[in-house]
Amino acid sequence: MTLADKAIAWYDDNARDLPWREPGTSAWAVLVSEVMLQQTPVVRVEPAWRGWLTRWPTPAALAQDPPSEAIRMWGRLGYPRRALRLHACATTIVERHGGAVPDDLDRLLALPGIGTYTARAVATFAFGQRHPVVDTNVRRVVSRAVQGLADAGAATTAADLAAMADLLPVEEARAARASIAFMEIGAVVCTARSPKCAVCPLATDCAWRLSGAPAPSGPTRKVQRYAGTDRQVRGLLLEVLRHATGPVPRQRLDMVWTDEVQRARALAGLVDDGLVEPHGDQFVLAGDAPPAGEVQSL
DNA sequence: GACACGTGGTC
DNA sequence: TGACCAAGTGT
Repeated sequence: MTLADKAIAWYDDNARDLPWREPGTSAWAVLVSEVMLQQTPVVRVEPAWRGWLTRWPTPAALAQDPPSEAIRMWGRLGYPRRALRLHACATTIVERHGGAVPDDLDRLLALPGIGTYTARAVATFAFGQRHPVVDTNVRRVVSRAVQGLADAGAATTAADLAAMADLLPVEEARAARASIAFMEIGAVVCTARSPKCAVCPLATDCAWRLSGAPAPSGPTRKVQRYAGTDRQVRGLLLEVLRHATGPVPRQRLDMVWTDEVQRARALAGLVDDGLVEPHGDQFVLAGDAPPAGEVQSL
C-alpha cells in the first residue's frame, strides 16, 4: 500500500462530516468554503458558510448586492478583504464566465482572492480533477512522513507541489480523494502541536517517527503580533462601520483608538484596500449609500 | 522571501 | 498569560 492508499482508507472511515463535502455541493459553495477556510478554523467557518450560501446561493446572487453587504455578512471571520474579493469573484464569474465557476486552473487562478492553493482546491474538490493541493496541513504531513522533519519550513510552492505530486495516485478520482485525505490527516491527526501518532494511518511509514521523532531544529517561525498593530485598529474601525446603518462621521471613528496617527493610517489603509469609502468627513462600507445630498459621480 | 492582513481558541 | 495556531493571498 502506498501512502496515498493508506490515507484514503483512513479517510473513508474517519472523514469529518463537513457540509461542503456533501455530494451535490455546488462549485460556488466549495469555492466559498475554501476562501472562508483561509487561515480560519473550521468551527468558525461552518455557520458563516451556511449563512452566506443561504443568502447568495450563486455568484449572480452575490453580484447583485453591493460589496458592503458581503463585508457585513462576513461578520467577525477575520481578514475582511476576503469578503471583498469574494464579491469581486462573483462579479468576475458573472461577467466573464456566464455565472458559472470556471473549472480549469488558469481561469480559477485569475479570479480575485484565488491563489495557488484555492485554485487547486476548487479544481480538485469541486470538479474532481487531479492536481497536487498543498496547504499548511499537507506541508506538515509530507514534511514529517516523507522528509522526516518535525515541521515544514518556509513554504516553497514549486517544491511543495512537486513533493505532493509524487504521492498522488494516477487515477483522477483517487487523486482527488488522496488530496483531501492528506489534508484531513494534517488537520485532525498530524497536528502542529501534539500529533496523534497512535492513531495515524501513516505512522508505520512515517520517516519522522522512524527516526525517533526528533524535535524541530531550525529557527521557529515567528508569529505576528496583533495587539497594538494597525490590524487591530482596522478591525475596530470596521466593526463600527459594519453595524452602522448610514454614513459614519469621522468623530465616531475617532473614538475607537486614541493614537491619532495610527488611527488615520489604519483608516487610510481600509480606504486603500477598497473596504471603506470616504465622503468628505463621513465614511461608509464600500458600496453603501453615500450621505444624503451628495452628488454621486459616475 | 518577507510582510501585512483579523479573530478567537488553546495550552 | 502570552505565544502559538487556524484549508492563504497579494505586494
